Amino acid sequence: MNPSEATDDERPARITPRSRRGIRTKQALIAAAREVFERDGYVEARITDITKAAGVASGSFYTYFNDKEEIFAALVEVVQEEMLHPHLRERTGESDPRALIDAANRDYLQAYKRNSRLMALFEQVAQINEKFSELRRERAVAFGKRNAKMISDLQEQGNADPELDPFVTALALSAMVSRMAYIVYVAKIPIGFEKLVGTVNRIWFNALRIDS
Amino acid sequence: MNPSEATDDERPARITPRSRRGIRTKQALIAAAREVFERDGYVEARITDITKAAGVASGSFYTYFNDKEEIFAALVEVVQEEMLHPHLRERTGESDPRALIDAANRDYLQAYKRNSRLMALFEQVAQINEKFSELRRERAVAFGKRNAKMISDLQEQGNADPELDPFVTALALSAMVSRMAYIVYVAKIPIGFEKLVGTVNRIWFNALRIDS
Amino acid sequence: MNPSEATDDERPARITPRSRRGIRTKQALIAAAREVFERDGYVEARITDITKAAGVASGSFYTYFNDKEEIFAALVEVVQEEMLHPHLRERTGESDPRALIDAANRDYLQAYKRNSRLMALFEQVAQINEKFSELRRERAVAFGKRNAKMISDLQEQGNADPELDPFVTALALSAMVSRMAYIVYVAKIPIGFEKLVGTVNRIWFNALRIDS
Amino acid sequence: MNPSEATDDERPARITPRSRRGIRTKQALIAAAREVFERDGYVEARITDITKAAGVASGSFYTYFNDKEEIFAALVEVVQEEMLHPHLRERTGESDPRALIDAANRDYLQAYKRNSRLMALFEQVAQINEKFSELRRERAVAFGKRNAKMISDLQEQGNADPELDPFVTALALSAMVSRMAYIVYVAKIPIGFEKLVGTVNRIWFNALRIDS
DNA sequence: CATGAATGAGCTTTCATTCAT
DNA sequence: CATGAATGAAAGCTCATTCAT
Repeated sequence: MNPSEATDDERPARITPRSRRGIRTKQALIAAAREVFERDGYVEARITDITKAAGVASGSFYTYFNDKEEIFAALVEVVQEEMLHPHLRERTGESDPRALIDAANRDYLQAYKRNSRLMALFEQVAQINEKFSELRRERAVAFGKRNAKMISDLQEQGNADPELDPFVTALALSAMVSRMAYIVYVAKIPIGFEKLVGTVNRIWFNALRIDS
Repeated sequence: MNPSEATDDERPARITPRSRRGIRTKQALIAAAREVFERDGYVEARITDITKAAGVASGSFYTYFNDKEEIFAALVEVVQEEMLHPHLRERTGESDPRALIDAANRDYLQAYKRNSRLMALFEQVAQINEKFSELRRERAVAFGKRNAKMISDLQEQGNADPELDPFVTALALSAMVSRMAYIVYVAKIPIGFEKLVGTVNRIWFNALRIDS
Repeated sequence: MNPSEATDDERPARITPRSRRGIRTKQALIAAAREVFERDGYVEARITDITKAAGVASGSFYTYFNDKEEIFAALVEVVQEEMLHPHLRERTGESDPRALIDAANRDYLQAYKRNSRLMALFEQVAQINEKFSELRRERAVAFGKRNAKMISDLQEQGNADPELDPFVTALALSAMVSRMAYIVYVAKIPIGFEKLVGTVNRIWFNALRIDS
Repeated sequence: MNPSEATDDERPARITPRSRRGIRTKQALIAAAREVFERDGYVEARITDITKAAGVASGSFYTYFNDKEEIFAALVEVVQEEMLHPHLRERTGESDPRALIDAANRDYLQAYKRNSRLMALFEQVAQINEKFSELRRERAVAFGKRNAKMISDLQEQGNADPELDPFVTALALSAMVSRMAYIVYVAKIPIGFEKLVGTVNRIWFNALRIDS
C-alpha cells in the first residue's frame, strides 16, 4: 500500500529518484509501460518498447527497475492510487442493504468498464506471475471477509437466508460480479450496462433473500 | 469438434502419423507437452523441454506440430476426449430442476478439482492467446444460451423469478461456479467440496427463486 | 559425355538401376528435379521437394544420388541428350559463312528461348558451383577454339579482318550471343526474335568484315 | 543513389549509428562481409562468420542489418562509392568516337580486373536474388539507352552502319565486353589485357563500321 | 543520471541424411 | 528397392542486461 516500498524489495536495489529529472523519467517509464502493456500484453511487452515509448534510452530503465515485473508492480501501485481517490464516493449514512449493494456493483462495473484494458492486463498477469496471483488471492480473501461480515450481520437481523455460509457466499457473489465484468468488457460479450447491473443486483438480492 | 482435424488447420501442414512408431512419438509429445505445460506454464514452456521430456530429438517436434500453439491445441483435443466420456452420466428422466442443477454443479466442480492444473493452464492460455480466448468465448455463449433456455422454461412454468433476464442470469451463475472452482482449486482458497457445492447450489436456487 | 558415368564418380557409389522399377524411380526423380530446380532455383530447391514432386519417399533419393549436386549433374546429362539429337540439323554442304553463322545463331537463340528456365538455371548453378563453372569454362574454350578455326580459315581466304585475334574474337562474339540470349529470355528485356537474330548476325558480319 | 538510404528501406528498420563506436562497428561489419562474401560466396556466407570476422558479437549484426541481403546491399553501396570517384577521369572534349570507346572499354576492363572477386560476387548474387537481378536489369537498360544514343548520333553523321538497331546493338556490344571481362578475370581464361582491349575495341569499331 | 551500442545466452526452426521395417 | 519417421547439426534471431562515454 505504501508506494515508496514498491521499488526496493528486490536484489540490486534501484534508486528512488531525488532530482526533478529523475522523477520525470521514472513517471515517463511507468506511463509508457501502461501504454505498452495495454497494447501488447504482459508477455509480449519488451523492455525496449517501454523505453522507446517513454522516449528514454534503453539503459535508463535499469536506473529505476530491475525487470518487467518490477515496473509492472509500480504500475499497479499508481493505478491503485488513481482508483482509490475519486472512487471514495461516501456512502456513510446509507443503511439500506439493497442500495448499498447496488451502489457497490454499479461503481465496480463502471470502473471496470472504464479501465477494461487495464483490468484485462491485471487478469492476464495474475495468470502468469506467482507474485501477482498471490496478491490477488489475498485481496479476494480480505474482500470476502468484509462482505462476509455484512452478510452475517444481515442474517443476524433476520434479513438474509441463514442457511448460507457468509464467507463462501461473499466470495461467490463477488466472483460472479467480477467475472461478468470480464466477460462483458474484456471478452466483449455484448450486454448493456443497466441490464448487467440489474441482473447481478437481482441475483445478489435473491441469493441472499434480502427482504425488500 | 473432430479430433482428427486438430493438427492440420495451419500453414505448413504437418503429418498425421501412419506408422505405429509415428503414433507413439506423437502421443509421447502430447503427453510430454502436458507435463511441461502443467509444470512451467504455457509461456515458460520451451519446445526443447517438451522434446526432451518426450525423449525424442528436437526436430521431431516439427514432424507433427508447427509451434507451441499447435501442440497445445492438440492437448486440448485430447483432454476434451478424456473429459467427455466418464462425464456421460445420463440424467435423462431427471426432471427436478434442483436435482439437475446440483448434479451439474457437482460434476463440474469435481472434474475441475481432478484436473485443476490443467484448468489453470487453460485459463492461463485463454488470457494470452487470442485463438483460445475466442474459443472460450464461443463456448461461454453457447453454454449460456443452453442454460438460458432452461431458465426461461422455468419462468414459463411459474417456477422461477420472471424478472431475471435468462441469458444474463445464466451467464452470471455459470461464471460464478467456474470462478469459484478456480478460486478454490487453483488459487487454493481452502473451502471444502461439500460446502462449496452446497453454497453455489443454494445461490442458484435462491437466485432463480425455484420453488422447493 | 558418357551418361553411364554420371552417378558413380563420388564416394558412397549409388546404384545404377537394373530393375524396371528402379529405372522408373530414377527417371521420376530427375524429372522432378528439373521441375523443382526450374521453379525454386538451385539454392532454394530442397531434396524433400524433389522426392515429393517425384512421388517417392524421401529416403529413395539416396538410392540413386548422394546429394543435390549429383542429381543436378544427372539432369544436365539428360538435357544434353535431349538437345543434341533433334538439334542435329545437318548443315553439311553449306559453305557460305554468312549462312552458316546465321543458322548457328538462329538455332542457338531458338533453343535458348525454348529452354529459357533451364538456361537460367544452368547460369545460376555455374555461378555457385565450382564443378559446373569448370565444365562451362571448358566448353567455352572448346567452342572458342572451334570458332577460332573458322575465323582463321576465313582470314586465310582473305575473307575476314586479318587484324583480329581468332580465338579472342570467337570467344567475344559467342559471349555476345549467349549473353544477349540471357538478357532477352531470362532477364526479359523485350526484344523481338528477328530483330535479335538480325542484329547479332550483322555484328558478327561487320566485326569479322566478311565480304558479302 | 543516396548511400545514406542504403540500410533503412526494410521492415524492422535498423539504426544508423550515431556514436563513433557505432560507426566503427558498422564499417567493420561491412568490411568483414566483403571478406566473407568474397571468400565463401553469397550462399555459403554465414552471418556468424561475418560477425566473427568483424570481431563483434553475433547479436551486433542485427543492430545494423536485418539479414544477409541487407548487408550485401550496404556493401554494394560502399563499393559503388569507391568505384565512382577514381573513375571520374574526365573525357570532356574528347570527340573521336574510337578514342572514346577505347577509353570506356579500357577503364571498364581495368576496374573489373582490379575488383574481379567482387564482380564475380555481384554476378553470383544477381543470379540468386530477385532484388539484385532487377537492379542489374535496370542498369543494363539505362546503360544501353545511353550508348544507343551515341550510336544513333554516329549513324546520323554517316559515321556508323545505318542498318544496325542502336539499342540492341548497344546492349549486345556492352554485353560482349562485360561477359569477356567475366570470362577472363573470373573464369580465368588467360588472355592478356592489351589483347583483350584491342580485340573488343576492334569488334566495336568493325561492328559499327566507324570510319577510321 | 542518461545514453545507446555491445553482448551472448537461449530458443526456434530447417533439412540433409540415416536406418529400421 | 521403397518407405517415412527420427535425428541433430547448424543457422538464424531476439532481447534482457551491461557499461563506457
